[in-house]
Amino acid sequence: MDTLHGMTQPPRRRDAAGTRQALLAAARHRFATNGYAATTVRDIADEAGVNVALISRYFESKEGLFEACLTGAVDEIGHSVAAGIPLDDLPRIMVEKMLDDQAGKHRLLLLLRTAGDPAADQVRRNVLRTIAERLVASAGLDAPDAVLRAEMVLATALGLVLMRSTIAVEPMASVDQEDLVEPLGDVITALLRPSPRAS
Amino acid sequence: MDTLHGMTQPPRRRDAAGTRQALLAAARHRFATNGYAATTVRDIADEAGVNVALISRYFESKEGLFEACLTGAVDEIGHSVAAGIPLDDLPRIMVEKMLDDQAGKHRLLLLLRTAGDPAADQVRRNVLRTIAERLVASAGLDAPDAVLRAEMVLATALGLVLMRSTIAVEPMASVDQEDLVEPLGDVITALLRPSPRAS
DNA sequence: GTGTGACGTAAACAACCGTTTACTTATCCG
DNA sequence: CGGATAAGTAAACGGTTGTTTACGTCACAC
Repeated sequence: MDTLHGMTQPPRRRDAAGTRQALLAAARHRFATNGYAATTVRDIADEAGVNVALISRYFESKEGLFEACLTGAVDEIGHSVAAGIPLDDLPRIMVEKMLDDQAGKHRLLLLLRTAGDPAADQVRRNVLRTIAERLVASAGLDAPDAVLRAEMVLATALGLVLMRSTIAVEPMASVDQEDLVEPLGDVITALLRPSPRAS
Repeated sequence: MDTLHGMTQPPRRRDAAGTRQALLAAARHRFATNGYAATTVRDIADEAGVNVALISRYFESKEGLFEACLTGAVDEIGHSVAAGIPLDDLPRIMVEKMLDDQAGKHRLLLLLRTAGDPAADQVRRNVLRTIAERLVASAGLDAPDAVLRAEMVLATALGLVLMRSTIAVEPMASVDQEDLVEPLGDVITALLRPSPRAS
């Protein structure tokens, strides 16, 4: 990645696939951090170090570029969240996937960004529903509200990323990610442990 | 299409305070549901049934109108979330405040909308921090990570509103709000109960 | 070498943005 | 009344948006 931000670069070789990836990376970053409407195609092109017209050429439109970002993120999320993870390992894995690198954070944030496209909204709903059902399977639950509870785990994760990055409220934003594992584990246990609620 | 929401009304009297409120209501609705950048001043003016120029007159600018919406929401949140609420009553109160009426939902969503204004971001951080500290006081906690855990409760609440309204993932979106009380109570208990974690 | 097609760019495009100006009209006090 | 002032509006402003067009220029087969 020789052409990121304002860094001066060797005169740029011609490589369609490469610039396509550069545009995708820049768009993921901008869309995730600033949202769809607040991001201009010139912002993305500048960050990728290429001309604006290439967005229309490679992705047809700004909305096409956004959809490419979203489906890419959805694929990566789908691959990294496998079924059959032991419940005890879940909190640490979630914290690592969501907060370890920038990419994981941006993937999650992209799920919250909307471009007004109904198709994109459906993609969003599907991936969250699918992940929730995998969590239910991993926990071995069969209660009628199991999926609802799994989605509440995801709600906690989404809110966590938001408060840590976008909103940046203290102490949540600056605390070591290790300190998030235990409380998140408590939440997961409370929501997904097979029979925690007596009557 | 005389005034609010298209509802026909008496031909609109001249009332500065009234139109100011109409603009505020329309702006809260649009900003909360569509975000700051995706909302145009003409959208807001049309929904309020007044002319665009009045936004600049009464609130100086689009950003001024947004700040007025945000501080208004922050005030109402601050008033409705008192300190000293019994931990057992908290989940039901939170569900009612956040999901009962549209207004509560919009107040929460406004906290997630950003206009690029640093002052607004600070307001956001302050109110979340303050609410978290009130939760700690209500729970009677003094653990070093108490505020962090309280903020995680708020993260769950924010994620819940997002998944129920903006993302609208099933079954979270369509389930009766009563069914959210018990799982939310489990989360609050797991995070805020004075001594749940042995050593 | 050379030309041919893909890659990249600069400039222009119409449409829309937030904001301002110039103007009309209702309301109220004397 | 009647005119002064506040409330509201229509239209235009410069700037920015996403997109397209027209034009260089590098790379590679021959």
